[in-house]
Amino acid sequence: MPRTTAPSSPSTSRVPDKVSLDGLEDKWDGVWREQGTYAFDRTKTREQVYSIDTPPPTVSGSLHVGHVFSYTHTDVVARFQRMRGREVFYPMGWDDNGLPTERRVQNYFGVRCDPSLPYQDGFEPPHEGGEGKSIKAADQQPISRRNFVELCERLTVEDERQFEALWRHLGLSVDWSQNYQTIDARSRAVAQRAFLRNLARGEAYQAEAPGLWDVTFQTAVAQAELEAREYPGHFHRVAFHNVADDSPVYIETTRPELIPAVVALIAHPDDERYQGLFGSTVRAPLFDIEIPVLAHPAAEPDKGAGIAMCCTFGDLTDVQWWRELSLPTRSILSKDGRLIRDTPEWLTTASAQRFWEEVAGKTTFSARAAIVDGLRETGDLDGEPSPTQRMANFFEKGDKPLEIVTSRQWYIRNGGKAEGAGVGLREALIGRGRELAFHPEFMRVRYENWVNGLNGDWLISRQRFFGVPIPLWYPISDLGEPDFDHPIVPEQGSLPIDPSSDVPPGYEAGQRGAAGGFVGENDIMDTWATSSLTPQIAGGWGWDEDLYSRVFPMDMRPQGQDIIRTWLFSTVVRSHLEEGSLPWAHAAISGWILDPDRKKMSKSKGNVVTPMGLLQQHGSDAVRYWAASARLGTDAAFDEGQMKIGRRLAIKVLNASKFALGFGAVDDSATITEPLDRAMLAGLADVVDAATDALEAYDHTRALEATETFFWTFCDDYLELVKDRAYGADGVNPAATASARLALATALDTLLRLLAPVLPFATEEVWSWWREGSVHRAPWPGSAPLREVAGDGQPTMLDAAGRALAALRKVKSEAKVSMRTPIVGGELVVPTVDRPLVEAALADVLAAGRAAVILADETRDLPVVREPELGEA
RNA sequence: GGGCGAUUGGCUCAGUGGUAGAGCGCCUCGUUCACACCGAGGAGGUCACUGGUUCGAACCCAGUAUCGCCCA
Repeated sequence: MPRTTAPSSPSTSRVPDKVSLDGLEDKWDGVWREQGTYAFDRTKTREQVYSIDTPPPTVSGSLHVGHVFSYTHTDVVARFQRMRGREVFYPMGWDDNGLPTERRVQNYFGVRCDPSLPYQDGFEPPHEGGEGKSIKAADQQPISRRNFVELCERLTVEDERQFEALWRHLGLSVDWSQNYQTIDARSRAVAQRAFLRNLARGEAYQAEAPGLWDVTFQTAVAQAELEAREYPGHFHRVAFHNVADDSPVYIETTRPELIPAVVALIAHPDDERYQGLFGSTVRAPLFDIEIPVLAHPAAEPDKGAGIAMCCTFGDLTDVQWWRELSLPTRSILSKDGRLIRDTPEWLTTASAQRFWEEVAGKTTFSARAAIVDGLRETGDLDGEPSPTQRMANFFEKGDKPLEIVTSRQWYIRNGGKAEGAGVGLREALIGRGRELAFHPEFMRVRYENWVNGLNGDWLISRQRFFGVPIPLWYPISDLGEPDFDHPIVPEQGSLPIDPSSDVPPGYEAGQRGAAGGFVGENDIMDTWATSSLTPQIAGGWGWDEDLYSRVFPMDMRPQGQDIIRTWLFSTVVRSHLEEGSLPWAHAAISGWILDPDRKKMSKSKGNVVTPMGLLQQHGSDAVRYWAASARLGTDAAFDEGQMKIGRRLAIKVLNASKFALGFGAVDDSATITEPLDRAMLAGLADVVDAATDALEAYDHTRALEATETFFWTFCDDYLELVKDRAYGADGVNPAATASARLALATALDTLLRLLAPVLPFATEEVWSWWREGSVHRAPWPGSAPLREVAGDGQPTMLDAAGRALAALRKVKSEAKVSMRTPIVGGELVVPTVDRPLVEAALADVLAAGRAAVILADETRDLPVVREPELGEA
């Protein structure tokens, strides 16, 4: 119900005697809910809609002040766009797909997911509420994936309720009927459908390849989930022997247990020490493997001996050498992190095979000890191992270094490999990044750096149990071998499916696992494979095409800078592959919240200050003000002082409004005639333009600053200057009184709308005193109507009058008397350039300063009062 | 090691070529007439450092240092 009528006849009857911020959150949340203030009107067309791809918070985690911070930024944009006349699509999702939720369900209910089990109707878990303590795997009851997902949904209902309560209290203008969970049936269907379409177009493929493997979680890990960390180890100086003359070649390695998998020694092509060795053959100690000495620029001359032992597969450099130098595959690590049990075929001498027996099946740790002992005995260990710190790759949630093992995995092309459907993809994705408007702009380079640094496609299969299953089966040959090259795909209408319990088209349940039958794919998809589709999930892709056509591509993705390489990039990939477009036009990147001591806000500290506690202590408008004071992309200090300032502003809005509305009704025939009133409105018109431009450019801090500065001038100077006139004090021309009242009403109406996105509660409260409908559905103010009534008003006049008033106040402040003390004589000397401005507002200045002084001017910077005579208060 | 960002009064931050700004805090004073969750006035900074460009640099360029984040 937008109103465009000119402000008139403020009815003062609804202005309360006492104003307060307390209780406004509950009061207005209730009204907004009841009136559907933020309900999305799905009859609007794409051009009329502003759609937001809200980040789904992890429900099993707890919200901290960082969430409040960044979600407020989004809400400010949503409220601004809504007032600009766009129909805002502002959904909320909950992320309950992934390890944190899986672990929580396990501990809470004492269960674990085992997809091989059948679904049990009416299953009741062994217990409920094992919060905080973890339950041993042996004590967890195994249940089917479907039962597990049901328990997950049961557990997260309560989390979602609490999150929603917090978001409502904060005043997020979300349409709560638009929500989703990343593990719910629709999300699973969207993720599976998108995967199958990638498969059909050749963008999803499987490959047997060496990949990073977490031995604890027993799963493959994608590049985006890696974390390089320092890991303590020892350098071992080990002698290899030249087969020609038995002369030793020393290498240094932190992983002697991989000697049985050695395929080459590699040095930098420019390294003078090894020029003579390139092309020769050396023999590995203990295992008698004969290998070449090769040159490759990835070898680091200043590291260790400068010559490296290349094993398939010790680390990612080994994989690079294996590929680029076409080295043989010698894989000795199994998926549980132990050396394989069978004797590798390349160990041909009897002594090598005998020694292998000593290490077969051992963990890398004990195999290392055995091999080091062996090397010591043969004299091939030069000196003792020296401690060092090496950089190792870790799964971000794991605590053991990743190993590299070979396995069959599913990939989606993301520009990491230029082959097949991936040719030209990297360039296309960089192009998409350039189309996307990053706020702030410098965040774009993080995207480009990431895309340019990709060294493989996106690994999406995970060898875990809880998640969205890869929706495929494989035929089993008559000999009982699964045929991975010819996957069986489900029918589109049957999604979501679970291949571990559902039966593929054309088969019977009894054929599962049988020769000539089928077998379900065991793996699930990476969580990013689902969350990369949040625009599709929220928008109804595949099940509500009408909605989808009205909201996609979306307008804005708000998110953190740490997940540009994951969430942002993967969403761009999926949208590019599926729609040939960007998923959204704008990416709004929020910064971190830092402790007052400039450290990243830690979880423990974040938990001490709970978001709800903050909101209750300071008020939601105050906390929002703090958040809105920080620019996008900029880390901000957790600063309760800033919240106090926000609270002060919100209270001032209430009080100043009550005051301005209390002078009496605006006469219908009133016009704005007084120069000072026109000046104020002209200044306000400039503020409207500045705030609008800033918000259009996703710069909410600049908009807030301009509005706030004007608002305080409005309160401290303008209100003081015109209050006698607005009251209709003795001797004041009624037209001048009407002018003041109309100007006050006009300014208040405008200021409330300018402040509404940041202070939704206080502004709505004031709006309800004298206007109809919600300020949040009122149109954003324009400067044109203000300029029309401001006529020839000059914004500088209010400043000049304010400075003159300050000079009068200073006389009293320095004399240490009350501001109500009259100045009965003296001379107000203003800068010559200001004189016409002050003169035009002189009656107001003298009334506000309770001064009877003569006006004079001279060349100076600031006004001053000469020879003031103070009267009796 | 590479990339990005930051460095301005005690604190939190504005300020992209023309005489250093705001709020908080501090100091002094005032105030039952919108607001003590208040008001007025005041003190306080060689803009991290070193060079350069320019008539003129917090701002542009080069380098250094420190801090943060991301990637190696």
